Amino acid sequence: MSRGVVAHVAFKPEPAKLSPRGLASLGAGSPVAVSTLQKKAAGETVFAEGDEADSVYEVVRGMVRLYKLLPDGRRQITGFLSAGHLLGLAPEGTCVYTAEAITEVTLCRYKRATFERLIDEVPGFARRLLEVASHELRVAQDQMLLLGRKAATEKVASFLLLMAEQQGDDADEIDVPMTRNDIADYLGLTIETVSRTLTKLRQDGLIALPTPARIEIRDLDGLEDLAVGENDADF
Amino acid sequence: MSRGVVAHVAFKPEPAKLSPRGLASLGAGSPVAVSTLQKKAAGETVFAEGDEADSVYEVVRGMVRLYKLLPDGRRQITGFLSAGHLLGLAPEGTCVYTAEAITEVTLCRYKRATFERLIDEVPGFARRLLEVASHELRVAQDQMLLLGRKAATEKVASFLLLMAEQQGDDADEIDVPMTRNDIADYLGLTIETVSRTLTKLRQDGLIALPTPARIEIRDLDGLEDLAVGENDADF
DNA sequence: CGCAAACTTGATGTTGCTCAAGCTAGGTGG
DNA sequence: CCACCTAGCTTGAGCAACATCAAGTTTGCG
Repeated sequence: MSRGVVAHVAFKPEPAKLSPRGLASLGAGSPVAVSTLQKKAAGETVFAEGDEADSVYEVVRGMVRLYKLLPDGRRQITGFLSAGHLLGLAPEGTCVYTAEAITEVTLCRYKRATFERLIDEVPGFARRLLEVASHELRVAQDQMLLLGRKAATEKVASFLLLMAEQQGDDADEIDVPMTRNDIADYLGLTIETVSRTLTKLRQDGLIALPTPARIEIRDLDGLEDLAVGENDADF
Repeated sequence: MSRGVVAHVAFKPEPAKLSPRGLASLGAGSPVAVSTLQKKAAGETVFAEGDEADSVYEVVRGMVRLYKLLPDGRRQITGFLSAGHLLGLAPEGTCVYTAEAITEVTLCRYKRATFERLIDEVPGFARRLLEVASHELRVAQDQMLLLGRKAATEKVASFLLLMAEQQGDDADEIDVPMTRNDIADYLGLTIETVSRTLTKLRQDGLIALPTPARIEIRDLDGLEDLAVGENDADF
C-alpha cells in the first residue's frame, strides 16, 4: 500500500453513469481541495464498522464493498462502489459499516476537517453532496425492494443489469470482480442459489459465462423483464 | 383536507429521537421560511411514484408510509415516518416512491424553489440536511441487513424495537397505527407470518397484545437479543 | 505441476408462503 | 340500542422456494 500527498485539483471527468458523480469536480477550482491518494490491495479494509469516521474517501479506481454484520457472522453487503463513488459520508462520529477493497483500489482521502471546510466555503458544494446522498438513498430503496420482495431469479437478473449499467451501458460483456459469495451477500441469497440461478440463466440463453468472472448479456430485454417479475410464461 | 398558508417560523422542538430532526429548527430565524400546512386523512396519498417532485414535506403529526411497487403489485414499504421527518428530499425530477398517510397526518409543505433558496442562503442549512440524509442512509442500511439476512422472528423483534424507539424510549407500550399488511410489506414477510410471529412472542412472554393496535413490551432485553440473532436456545 | 480457493452440482431439509377457514372489533343503519 | 357487516386479524394444513449439507470440478497462482 503506497501513499502520497498530492494537490488534488481535478480528475478527468468520469463517464458519469450516476448523475451526481465524483467529488473532484466539486472541489475543482477551489484552492483548499487538498487530499491524499492511497492504494489498497484486494481484500484490505478501508475502514471497519465502529471505527471513528474521520475521513471521506472517493474511489478513484477499482471496486469496494460495503457491508454490515450480525453477531453470528451473517453478512449483508449494502453496496459495491466503483470509481467516482464516495465512502464514509457519515457525519455521526462512527462508521456504521465496513468498507473493503474487492480489487486493488485507489482512493482519494479527504480529512473530515478539510471536507467540512469545503462544505462551508465552496458555494454549491453542500448542495451537490446532498444530491449524492439523495441518489444513494434512492439506490438503497431499490435494494430494499429487491431484498424484501424479489425472488432469486429476479434478484440475480437485477444484479446483472446493475453491473452492466455501472460499467458503461451497452457493454454486453460485464466484468464481475466480486466473488459469488459477495453477490450472495448482496442479494440476500446463498452462494449455491446464485450459482444455480446463473446456470439456469445460461441454459435459458439469457447470458453466457465465458469465465466465472465475466458474464456476457445475450438477452437484455429478457433480463429486464425478469428483473421486475414480468415473467410472461405465467399462464 | 384543509389547507392554510402560514408564516412558519418554528415548531416546538420535538423530542428528537433521531439526531438531526426537523426542518423547522433549521429555518428558524430566517425570514424566508414560509411554508404551507396541510392535512391528509388516513389512506390519502401525499405523492406517488413518478410524480414530479416539486415539494419537500415535513411530517408535523401522524404517520406516513413510503413504498415502492413491482409491476405485479408486490409492495416494499421503505419507511414509516413520524413527526419531524422529511419527505421528498429528491433533487432528481421525479419521486421514486409513493407516500401515503397511515393515520390522519399534518404536513408542512415547502415549495422546492423556496427550499432550494434556503439551502443557498441559510448558513448551515445544507449541512444540516446532509446530516439528515446521511442518517436516512444509515437507517436504510440497517433495513437492508434486516431484509437480506434476518429470519422472521428477528425481523419482527427488530420492528418492535424500532417502533418503541421512535415513540420515546422506555415507553413499554407501543402504538401500532399501521396494519399487519404494512408491517409485512416493511419486513419482507407475509401478513400470516407477522401474525404468527407476534403470537409466538406473546406466548413466550416477550410481549403482550392488549389490542391488535397496541403492543406491550414485556422483555426488552429478550427482544434485543432476538433482533440480532442472539438466540441462546441454540444448542 | 500442484495446491487452495472459488465455483458448480446434487440430495435433502426447513422456513416461510399459499390457500383456506374462522374470529374479532368497530362502524353503520335499522 | 343492537344486529349486521366488513376490514383486519388469527390460526391451520400443505407446499414450494431456497437453505443446508456434501461431493466434485474448475481456475488461477506459486
